[in-house]
Amino acid sequence: MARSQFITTRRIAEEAGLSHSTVSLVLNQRGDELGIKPETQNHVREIAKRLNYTRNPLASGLKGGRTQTIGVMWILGGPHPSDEMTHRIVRRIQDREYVANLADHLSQIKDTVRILTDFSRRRMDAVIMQDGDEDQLHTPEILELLKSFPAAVIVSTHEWDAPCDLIIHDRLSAYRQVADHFADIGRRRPAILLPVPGSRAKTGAFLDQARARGMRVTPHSAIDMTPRPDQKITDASTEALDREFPGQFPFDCLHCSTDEGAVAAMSWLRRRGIRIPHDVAISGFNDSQFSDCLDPPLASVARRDNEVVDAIEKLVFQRLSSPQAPLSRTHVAMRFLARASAGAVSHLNHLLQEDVS
Amino acid sequence: MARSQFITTRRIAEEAGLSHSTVSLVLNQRGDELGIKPETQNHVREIAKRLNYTRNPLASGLKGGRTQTIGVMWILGGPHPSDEMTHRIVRRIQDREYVANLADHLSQIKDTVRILTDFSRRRMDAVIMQDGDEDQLHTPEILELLKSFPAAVIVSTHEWDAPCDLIIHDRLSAYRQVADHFADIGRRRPAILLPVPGSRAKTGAFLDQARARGMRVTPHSAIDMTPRPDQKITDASTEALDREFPGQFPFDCLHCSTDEGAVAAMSWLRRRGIRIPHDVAISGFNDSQFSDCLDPPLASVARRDNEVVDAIEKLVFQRLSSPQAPLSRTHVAMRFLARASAGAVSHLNHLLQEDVS
DNA sequence: CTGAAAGCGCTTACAG
DNA sequence: CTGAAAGCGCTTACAG
Repeated sequence: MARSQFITTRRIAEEAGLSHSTVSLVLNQRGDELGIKPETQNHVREIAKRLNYTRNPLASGLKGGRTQTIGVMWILGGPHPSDEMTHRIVRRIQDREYVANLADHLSQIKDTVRILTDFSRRRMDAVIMQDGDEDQLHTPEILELLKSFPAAVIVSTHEWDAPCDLIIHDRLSAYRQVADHFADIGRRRPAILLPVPGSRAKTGAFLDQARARGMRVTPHSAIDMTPRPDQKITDASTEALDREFPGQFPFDCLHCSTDEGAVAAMSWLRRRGIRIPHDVAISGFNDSQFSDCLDPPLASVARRDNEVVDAIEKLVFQRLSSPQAPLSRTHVAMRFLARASAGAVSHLNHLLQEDVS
Repeated sequence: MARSQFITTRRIAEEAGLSHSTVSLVLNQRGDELGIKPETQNHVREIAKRLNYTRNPLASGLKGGRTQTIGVMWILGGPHPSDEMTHRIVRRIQDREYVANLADHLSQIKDTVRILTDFSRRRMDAVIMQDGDEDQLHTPEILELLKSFPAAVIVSTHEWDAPCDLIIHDRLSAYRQVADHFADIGRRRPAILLPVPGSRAKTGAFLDQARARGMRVTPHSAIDMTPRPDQKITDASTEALDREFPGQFPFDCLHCSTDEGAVAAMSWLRRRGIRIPHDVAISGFNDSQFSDCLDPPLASVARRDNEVVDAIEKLVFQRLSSPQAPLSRTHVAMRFLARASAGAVSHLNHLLQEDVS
């Protein structure tokens, strides 16, 4: 198939005996507004359907119309659930007959600006962006750029005054829930394993809550496992534990910011003859598929990504059809799932279990 | 920032005192061919750089030029390594200052045609497609569409006469390696756990090799764990084992088409007092991060996705710069990694380990 | 109620 | 060696 013979408005206009501008107007739902006869409108739509017309997004965008294109800016190369998230978003976009542009961002804020500028210039109809804990997006330049899109949705870890629709995907309350759980079952010496730089909020949420519950927090409670480039989370975690604890492991509970980190920690502890959860209670994060098949089953945190994806889809397409609607705020909180690795199973768990996706 | 004031060729032409067509020619590297004075060319390029010019992809595409856009058609929603794969591809595309369009496909061949048509009409510079075992892409319509792109790369499980560059990402030889390994350590009763419909090739590779090595293959050796929509692989695997083996588990080795399935199987066997690998040797697939932290460490298959991504990038951009070069074929074979869950560690393993990404 | 015209920002023959 | 002109397929005032 040569790339040329797609159906154009001009072609429809010929068939209908009208001008191509009338066809364009009708096809953009502006017929009623301009008082074009219903028969004429129907005739045009009928021909368009019969010839299988779809608007050329390049031409439409160039002239200021819609491009049926949505940009998704996400942190690619995070842990698996984040990978899956982008795919779910892409499929929703595709189901609506839009095309999804995926881009990695937030690794360098310079890139974010460059990509967003490019997306704007490509006249994407909407942009969906992931925001981190560090308020990287709160620059005048980015906020201004965001306004250039007919629709924009930010998925953030916390609430702020974004000039667009905002979904707050809260993870910090889950960090507090884990600390509460460890306190509830009588643990006193908490630790948390995560990439410390860039995780101030998470570390704080967990350790502050632990402290509030009377646990003994020490400077060693935050264990840094920042991976080197291309290093696996599991290897980085094992390395960190080897480095920090050549002798004794001085904690009785350990929360890890990923299930992969938790698996590595469990394996590391086991090799030292430490029993889980008897000696050390463990929790992971993200409720990975493999978590409840481990021995013991790994406690974790359910992200509720499905709810987030539902909200994204709803907000984007509502905004595209009602540009003037007031900005919206949607909250989705992640939830701790107690399992055997974290000691006694919380009585809350089966209550929560139900609405976990 | 309003969407209007991007730099145009006209703007550069004004600064340079030339016509915008001359500017366009120079910027598209056609200056030498048309004998435009080197000084003029340099002047134009200098201004373009100073004003931070980038070509409007919408306008360029509409007129038949490049759009700096690459479509990626992949099976989204597969197991994790597949998720990660798309992200790696996207990042390579982004590093080259192209934009990546991601689409799910192969679930329905109708969608594949629709998406490919849309990508063609959007005048994407290249398309990168995943192909399955079932030759779904071998229709005249799709082959014809593929030719409409300046560059196209197919990543297939097997070699065929695709009218574009082809990467053969072979998994079947790894299935045979697993069977060989089980035979080498003296196992006689093999089973394989996977979604049987649509896995004829995999099942055949494993069981035929097992048979060739004198193992006792039975009709029950292929255990079907096809997940229901939205069902997790782990749950589907557990369910399948419950359903097929209410009594005894009559095998002494089990290969699973994913690590998630293997984890579920290990957990299921353990609950029945079956020892791994003593009673049943187990292997998974994809060499997931968590695999070698399990107890016992899970044998698996390394996909060598890095090599595939390298090949994709190389082929796409070579093709874009040399449209006339002969079609290429690149082979990347996945490799079995013996670990404790699969019984005695193969002497081959540390040889293989090295070039595993 | 509908059509003729301009123009989005490029690319590409065609003139000179 | 360079410019004037046409046109990709739309959208959108503007006329009538």
